[in-house]
Amino acid sequence: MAPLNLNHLRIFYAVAKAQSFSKAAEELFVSQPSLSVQIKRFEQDLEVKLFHQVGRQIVLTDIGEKVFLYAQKVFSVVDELEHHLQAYKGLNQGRLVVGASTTPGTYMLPKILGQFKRNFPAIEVTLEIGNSKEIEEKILNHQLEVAFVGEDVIEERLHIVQVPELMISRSINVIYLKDVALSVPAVALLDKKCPPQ
Amino acid sequence: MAPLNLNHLRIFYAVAKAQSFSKAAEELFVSQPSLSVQIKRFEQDLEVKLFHQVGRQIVLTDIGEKVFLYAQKVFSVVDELEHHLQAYKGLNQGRLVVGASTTPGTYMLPKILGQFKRNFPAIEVTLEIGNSKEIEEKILNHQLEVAFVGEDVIEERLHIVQVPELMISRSINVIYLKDVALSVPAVALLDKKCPPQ
DNA sequence: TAAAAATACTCCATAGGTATTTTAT
DNA sequence: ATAAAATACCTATGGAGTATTTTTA
Repeated sequence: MAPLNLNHLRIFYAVAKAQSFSKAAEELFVSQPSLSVQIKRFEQDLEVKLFHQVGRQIVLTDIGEKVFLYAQKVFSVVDELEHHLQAYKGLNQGRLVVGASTTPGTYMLPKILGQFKRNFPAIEVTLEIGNSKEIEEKILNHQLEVAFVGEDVIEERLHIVQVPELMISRSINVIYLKDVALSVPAVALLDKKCPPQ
Repeated sequence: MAPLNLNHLRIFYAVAKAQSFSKAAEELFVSQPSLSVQIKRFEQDLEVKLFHQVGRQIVLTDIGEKVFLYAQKVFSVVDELEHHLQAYKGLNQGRLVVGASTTPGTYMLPKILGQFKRNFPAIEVTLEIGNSKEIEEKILNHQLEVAFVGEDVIEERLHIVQVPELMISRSINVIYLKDVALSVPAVALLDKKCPPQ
């Protein structure tokens, strides 16, 4: 028995649901002979008869019914996977400008952003380095969205998130404005770096 | 995004598990370049990067991990389907000789055996017709395994099963020996015709 | 006789192979 | 220098198309 061919299963499913090769052919935008041939090949691959012809009618065999039920299960998992991929690709676009003070900018960000770029290769990432005061100012002025700073930050208008697993010597903080919604790329970055506090 | 290709998913899964193209190639009995090309095509089809190279090491991306987990789910359903098909094909071989007295042999068996042959096309079916007494004798002498008779049967050594949904005028009984295990084809026939009593 | 499916053929895309080059330890 | 992956190129098969025949209601 040949390993299951997902295209055959899709074709089989369409034909079984339409109870007709011609109708299924229209729905799948392929020719009727193509379906005839593919179903025949599918039956040969599985070494099993899936349909019987009652005159002009097409009826599933018992085992055909079983395959039909399993097809639904397979498609539900496959659809879930495809939706997941689509959602991921929705994330993987746009640009991200990250600020950092010297220490994290030198020792942490290259690694973090390297990993980020591998996971989201289509997001355009840039890193802006300055001293902690400058960076904090730029965040408050909406010139930067997120930043990694070494100094302790005491500023009401900022979210301050510790990044424990990446600490080198002192504590490193990720900061971003409280009253502004984060961009999708920024969320993707923080999602990885900042476990839900 | 191209629709999911199950072969690509299988190849991807093997490479991810082996963490190596060459090793996966050996396991799948294909060449290493073939896997390289197929994985690349898979990534193009999904519009997503699944692996990144850390030097000579192959590591799954985040989305690659997700696809890997879904692949397991998909394969578990597909395997179940394939096992089901194998089990069915185990049934669909051998020969079946059915006895019948005149009335059921004329009016019921052609329909029943027709359906049976469609569901189990590889089982060689033959029908032997005689009067009820002869048929019963042949069952008791192990010359027939199962039979459909119209008369009421009173015989200790026989299982007697009514077939309600197919009654025409009088009650029809399916009979077979109590002390002999039924052949696989006979079980397949009775399974369909005789709801568990 | 008018539909639906099967068959025959042709064509192209894809999967696979071998040989070779590139890359990284 | 060596082992692994990528690339280049070739071949064969499978899937799709059109044209046509067969089947059955």
